[in-house]
Amino acid sequence: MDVTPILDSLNEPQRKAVTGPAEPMLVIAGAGSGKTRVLTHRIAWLIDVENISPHNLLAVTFTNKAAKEMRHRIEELLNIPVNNLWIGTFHGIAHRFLRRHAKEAGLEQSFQIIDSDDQLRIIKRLIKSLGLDDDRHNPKEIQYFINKQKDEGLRADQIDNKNDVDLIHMIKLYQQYQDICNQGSLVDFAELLLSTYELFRDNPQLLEKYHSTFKHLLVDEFQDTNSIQYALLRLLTGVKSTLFAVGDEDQSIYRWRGAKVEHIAQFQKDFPATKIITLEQNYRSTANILKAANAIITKNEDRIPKELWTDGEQGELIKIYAAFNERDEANFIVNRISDWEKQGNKRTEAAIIYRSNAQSRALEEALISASMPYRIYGGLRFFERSEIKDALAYLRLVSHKNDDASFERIVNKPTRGIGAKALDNIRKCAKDNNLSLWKAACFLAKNDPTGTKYNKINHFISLINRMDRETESLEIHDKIDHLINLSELIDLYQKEKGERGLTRIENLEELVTAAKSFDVDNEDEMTMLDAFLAHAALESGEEQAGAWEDCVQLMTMHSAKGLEFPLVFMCGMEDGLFPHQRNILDSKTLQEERRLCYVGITRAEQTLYLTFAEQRRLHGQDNHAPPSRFMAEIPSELKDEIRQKATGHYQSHIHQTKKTPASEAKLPVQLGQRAHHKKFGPGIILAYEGQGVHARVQVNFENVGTKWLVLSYANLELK
DNA sequence: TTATGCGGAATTTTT
DNA sequence: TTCCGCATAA
Repeated sequence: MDVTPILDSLNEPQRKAVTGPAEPMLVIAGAGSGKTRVLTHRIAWLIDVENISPHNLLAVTFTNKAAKEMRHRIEELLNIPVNNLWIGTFHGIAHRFLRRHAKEAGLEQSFQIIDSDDQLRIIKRLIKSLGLDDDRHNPKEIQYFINKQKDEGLRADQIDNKNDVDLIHMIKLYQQYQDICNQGSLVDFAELLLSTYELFRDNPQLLEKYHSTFKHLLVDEFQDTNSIQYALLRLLTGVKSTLFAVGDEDQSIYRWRGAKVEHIAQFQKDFPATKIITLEQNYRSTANILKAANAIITKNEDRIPKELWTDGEQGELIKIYAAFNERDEANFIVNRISDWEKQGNKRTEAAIIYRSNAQSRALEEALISASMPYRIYGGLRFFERSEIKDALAYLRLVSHKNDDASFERIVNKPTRGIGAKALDNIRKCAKDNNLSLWKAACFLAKNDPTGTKYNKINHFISLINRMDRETESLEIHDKIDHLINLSELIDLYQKEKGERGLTRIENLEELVTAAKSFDVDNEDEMTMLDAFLAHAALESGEEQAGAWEDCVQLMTMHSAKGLEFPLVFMCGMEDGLFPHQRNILDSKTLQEERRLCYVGITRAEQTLYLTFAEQRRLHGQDNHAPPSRFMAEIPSELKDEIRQKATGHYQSHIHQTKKTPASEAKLPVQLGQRAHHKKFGPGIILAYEGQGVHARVQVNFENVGTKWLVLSYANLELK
């Protein structure tokens, strides 16, 4: 057998991992060290060399994108399609199990999946129906609580209430929320995992069956697993199966949503025979970039030492730019990209990454005024758009009339005179009689003696029934087409002014097209319709279109994970922004910010810019923040601090920073001192803070009110 | 039922 | 600043 294509491109540790025996294996893969490569080649090796049928392999990822990419790369490697390979996201695979064994899992065969938006709506309604004010009962908090419990594998009755009133209350809400979901056969994301876990836990025979099926289980981004995911993996790994995990604790940036790096240690405890392989050779970035990344990440405690290296070039220094404000920062970046283009490079090779989405605004404005095309990652995806969700809600209600979430969503959309009073009655009736909203509505309408009170409701009921009848035998795309017309959603959006309504209608048309091309090998117990609806919920679709154009890439540091670009700008490098204010005080969260910084830096292949602004307008307020502490963690021999072009009163403060011993700096002002500003006029100094060139004063100006000014710019005339 | 205005909050995000 | 939810008015 010729194993060259599988092994040729691998280095020694990679090869060890790929060809390892059937034993538990943990691959600690630094950024850019060929993590995906190891995983795909391992699978190819198992199939091609070890003669394991794809059907006996289970590969789990976190995102659909990763799953797709992996399948693609395996097929490329083996030159054959591997359709029966179990590969998918945790949720996708859990979903598959649940459809196959809905009965054993205690679910209806045609259960529907709700996304976090639907979930939040249900919770909000629950709070309202209980007459609770959401000051003390923040729906988002309750949602977070419920998901957290589920992620920990806990049902409402399994939580220790610690005799804490608030906790008891939360648990009760959890239970009530769950009752609503069960009533309508609705399954949220966390529930997919929890139900699957319980399914296997409570059905040993079934589990046995899968134990003998899955000879090898492989997990990507292992550091991102939460408790229920890890528990599920453990459960699915039988005595004769082996778990192969790839991850990097330094790239764990999702602790805040339940991911636990601790699973890396837990893995070794649970599988004492575990082999560990560390991949440190990096194939992405220049040596300088890696040195900077290493320097930063070593500042984290409790970390297994690991150091990225390359046999490639030293590369350029990391460029640091101190901008006057966020506009200056944006312009600087746009100009650099412009230069980059002039050197014959592509815009799409340049990425601007930032800590929080709000930062994109100033960048966008600068890009627009420079007429430079750009693309923002993240944001609403296709199936998350409200008009799409409306259309799908019709589809769902027509096919699953007890789906309360969908009922609520569209009962009065477009408005058909069903107001709050009528709905309250329906909700009350539903609650009292343990009925779905649909059934309650039917019941009330039927038993309305006068026949007028529930007139509107009757209309709605006949509309849905008519939809059901008329579209019964149609294919999904025709069905959707009819539904959006019958529902008069189209008319609703036509009335919406501006471009917005037009886009919505286009999106609805796009939905019909999407349904037309929808096709799965539907081997599980699902109707085509349910398969489509599940697809819509689990794969929220592509992000914005326009990828075909050569555009600059904008994204948060989180969404940059896994990507790489020749030219990278990390902007907003200011303490408070990055690391984020909320994560500065606690060492755990600060370390996660630092890992995020490590992730950001390691996105860069050749050129890396770190930029910060002395002054930044945030939430309509001017802020001054010191440069990010992370920049100080990069050794100065790796940094090239770019000076600003002199603009009169303006000078290079970075240069000064180095010279001025910060601790010695004394402010040349006194509280209460009078001052005069060229633009703002006369005022009185109220306060001062900071040191050296970052020292700033608060001045109460007679004409323009109180402002904070950085002394080194303000050119204050002191009296 | 819809329009308007106020107050409060405003990381990060996949499924 | 901008977005949201809520209350109030039209």
